[in-house]
Amino acid sequence: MAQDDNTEIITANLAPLPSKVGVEGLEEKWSKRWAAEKTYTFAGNRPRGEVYSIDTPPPTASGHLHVGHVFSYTHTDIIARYKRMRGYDVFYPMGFDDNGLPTERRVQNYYGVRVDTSLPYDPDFEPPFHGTEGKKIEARDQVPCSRTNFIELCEQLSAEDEKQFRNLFTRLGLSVDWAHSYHTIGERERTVAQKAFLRNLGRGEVYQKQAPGLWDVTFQTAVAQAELESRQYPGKYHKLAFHKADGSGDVYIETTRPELLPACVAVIVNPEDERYNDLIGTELITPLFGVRVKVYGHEKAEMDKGTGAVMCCTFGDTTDVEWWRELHLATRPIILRNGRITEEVPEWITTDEGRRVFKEMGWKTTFSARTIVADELKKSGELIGEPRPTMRMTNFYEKGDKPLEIITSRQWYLRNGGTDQDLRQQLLERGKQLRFHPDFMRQRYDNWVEGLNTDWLISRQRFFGVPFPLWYPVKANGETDFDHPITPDEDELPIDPTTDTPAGYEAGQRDKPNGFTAEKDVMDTWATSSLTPQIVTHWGEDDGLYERTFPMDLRPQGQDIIRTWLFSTIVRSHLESDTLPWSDTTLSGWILDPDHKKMSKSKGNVVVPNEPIDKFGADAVRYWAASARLGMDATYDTGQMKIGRRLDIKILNAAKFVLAIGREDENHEVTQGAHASWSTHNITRPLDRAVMSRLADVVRDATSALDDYEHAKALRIIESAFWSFCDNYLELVKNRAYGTPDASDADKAGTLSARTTLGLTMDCFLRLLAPYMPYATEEAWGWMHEGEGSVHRAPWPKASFYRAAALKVPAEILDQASQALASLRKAKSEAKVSMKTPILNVTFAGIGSALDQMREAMTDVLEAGRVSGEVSFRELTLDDIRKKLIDQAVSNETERQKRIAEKQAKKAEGKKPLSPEQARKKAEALTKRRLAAIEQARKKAEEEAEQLGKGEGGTEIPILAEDTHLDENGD
RNA sequence: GGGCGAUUAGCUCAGCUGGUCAGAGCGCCACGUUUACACCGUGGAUGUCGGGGGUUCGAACCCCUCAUCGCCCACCA
Repeated sequence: MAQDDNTEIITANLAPLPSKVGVEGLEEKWSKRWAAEKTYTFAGNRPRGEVYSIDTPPPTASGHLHVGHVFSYTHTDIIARYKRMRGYDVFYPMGFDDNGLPTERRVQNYYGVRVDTSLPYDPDFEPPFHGTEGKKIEARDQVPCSRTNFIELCEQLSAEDEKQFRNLFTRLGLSVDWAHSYHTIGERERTVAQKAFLRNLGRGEVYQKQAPGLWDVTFQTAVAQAELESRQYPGKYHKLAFHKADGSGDVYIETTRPELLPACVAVIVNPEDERYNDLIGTELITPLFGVRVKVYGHEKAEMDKGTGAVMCCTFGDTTDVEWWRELHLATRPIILRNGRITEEVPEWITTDEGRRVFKEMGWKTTFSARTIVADELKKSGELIGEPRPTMRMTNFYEKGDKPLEIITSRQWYLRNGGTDQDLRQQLLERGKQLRFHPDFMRQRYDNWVEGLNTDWLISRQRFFGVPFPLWYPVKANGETDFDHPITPDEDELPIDPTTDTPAGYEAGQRDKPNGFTAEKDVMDTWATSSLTPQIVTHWGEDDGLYERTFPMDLRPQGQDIIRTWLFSTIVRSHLESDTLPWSDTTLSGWILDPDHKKMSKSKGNVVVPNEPIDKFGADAVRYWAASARLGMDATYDTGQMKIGRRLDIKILNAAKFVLAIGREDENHEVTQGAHASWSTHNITRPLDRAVMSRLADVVRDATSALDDYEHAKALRIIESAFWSFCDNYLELVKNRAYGTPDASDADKAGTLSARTTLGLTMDCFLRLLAPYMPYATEEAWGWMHEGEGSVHRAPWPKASFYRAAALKVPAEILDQASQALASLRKAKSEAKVSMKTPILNVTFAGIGSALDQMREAMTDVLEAGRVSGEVSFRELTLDDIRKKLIDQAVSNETERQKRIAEKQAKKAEGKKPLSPEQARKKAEALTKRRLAAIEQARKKAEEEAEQLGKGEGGTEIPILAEDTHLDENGD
């Protein structure tokens, strides 16, 4: 099976063939075999240059299986298999993401537990339930446990979830090396995340800051810019009267959030706005609450929005934060972390009426408070008109369902160029170095980096996740000293500061004056996920893996997480290693349902991937996935899967046929076991050499496409060549390949040439198709190369091998012979007779060069077409061709114009009729245009004929079978 | 509002740097059981290449413009 540069022989070890082929059972049979034989195991003993390493996207362990998984993972697997056959030691691990909110909730509900960071680790902890899935356990019924215990439960549960994914991926035929799996909450992974953080801290790349930031009131955590999602949200414009402090009248402002009125700290107008600019510097009194606020000028106040005057509250939106910061305004927060209004009346509200209204609002949600304020304003007459409904875009946490609030808190940030131009430029430069497939996805990266306006907020006020490896000293007065965090040594990692004690302290000093206290926050899940290259390649371990695999070669991922996963991974790698984490990234598109809606869980139109695999087989589903280019949305199309299944069956049948020839006894029973030795020296017939020539082209083109990550293009090239091989070449050489017992030496050589070509070609197609259809190709490969190992470890074909075997015979001989055969078939099809019907005589008409090429394969053509009688040739002259081309062009164009006219006439029906004069003019114009079009077609045809006369493009005039006389009784 | 993709046969999609670029498969119609394959074969019909301008000897392809669909970013008074 070897195919080295110098080889001219491919040997085969033939196995018994089944009497009937089938695709059923192949997945079970081969996935087991591959696992047992470690077909996809990463050897790990070769230098970096001979390794191809893939940073696999970890699916969410608690998530649901989705055909989208099948789709994008197949794309990656095709590349992995291709690279493996190209001789690389492929490092293709699998990861599972069991970090983050979805898992946190799942573990809570499954085991009936919740994290309490004040509890110590309990090695004997038993959760109250095992598997209460479906039932929601109320928070008060959840048993508290330490974070470490919670993580242990999570690891147990994830192991269950992972099984489902592993089953699916195994069935699908992903050539993953399961020995290199990871999960993001695991011990090694926590270690990497904490170590990378400590390194960042040491280099000043992370910092903490007390500042207003976006806050989700449902999950009660800060969220990062990358996790925002703007959505339409209904609101109402309320027009409020602010009173001039000098009593000279009112100023109106509009707001959708009247409940923030008590938090108002200023009114802003545009300095250019002549309606208001004389107010700048004066004071206004807020309605209801009677608080004096100053009027400021700022260009961010838009004159055409609302009334042009806007109230600034701490904080209603990010513009408020900007004004607050730039204009040094007072801070009057009234919204709590849970989204409710503060219970106590703030000291800046001093009027009795204001204090009364605020008491009404206290401890209410913003939504209820809004109604209360609006009602009070109406009563006081300070609400002008009725509130007007509006839809506006509002920021949400992508997993949340309430608008984000802005809350001031202490958070950790990682520098990502959001506040630092130098770093931003470096990261943009990294983007330029990365090869995006498809390339246009690069723009999403650039857009995102250019649009960053804050550093990456990496702390989350959740309980589950990778803890920050930090403690803080507690001062003698009981205050926490956030400015001097205590860090562990790297070799102590992973730690949980809520249960572990820092060096130099006793456990009993926790939360005591002169003692220490834990950083209770956890890191953003992306803070771990951004380190998947470091995690899988064993960064910082001395087993040699890192040196062989990092920087990695490929990051496949979804286009929706360019701003998160792709970008954050580049940030970490840039900071830690001053390199890109990988050289290439492939972005897959979405799956659309048959109605062209994006498939998503929320829409309920998701297809469970096991169904199509059951129905059509893994190869067929892979075929559907492989047909879609990277970055392009694909329609869920079972029709395409049917075609995949058809290809599978064709592979098996064609292989069986090729391998059976010459091994059959008189009863057509295949003799058992045999060796074959296919030497290119035995390929002596021009037609067979032409096949080699074509094969060389196919290998060259498919290889080049795959090198460019264009798996769909390569598949088309391979597939169409394979079908053409089956439909044409196989039919052409059948007779010669069978041979006859009393054949002459020349005929025997012809038979050998055909069998050799069939064997080599089939061998080649199995290799070419192996990355796409791993099961059928492996099955057929087993018949051909029994005991010689997997096709998936076989070398990828080399164009030069087939090129050499072609001995410069042009592939066109195959085309012309195929055309001649097709012309005979056409004659029979038009006569509505069986293909077996003999042809008594025939004249082949065509241009000279084509006829000459066809003659090289004449005996094969005549045998395949069952021509038993006289054969003649008519060489088409240039004039013939010109006439033919022109006639055809004119007739085509005339027909076309006729059809168009008919269609337009149909369209015009029902519309109001034109006046006779209009109709005449229109008809004249149209006729003129049509005649011109026909004339143009004629000209074009003439030009083409001229070109033909010069000997250019001579293959395009088909060979025609004329004057065919069929022997109607002859079969 | 800014950006990116898409728009080609009834359907799913190819068409590379403008010149055999009007294509494939499915579906449809007709015919055919041929010693690999009825989960089959052979043949056939089907398009103003989203609309409108422009550049060019020549445009599905380049430019302008409009439209529709999808996605990303900005827009929170």
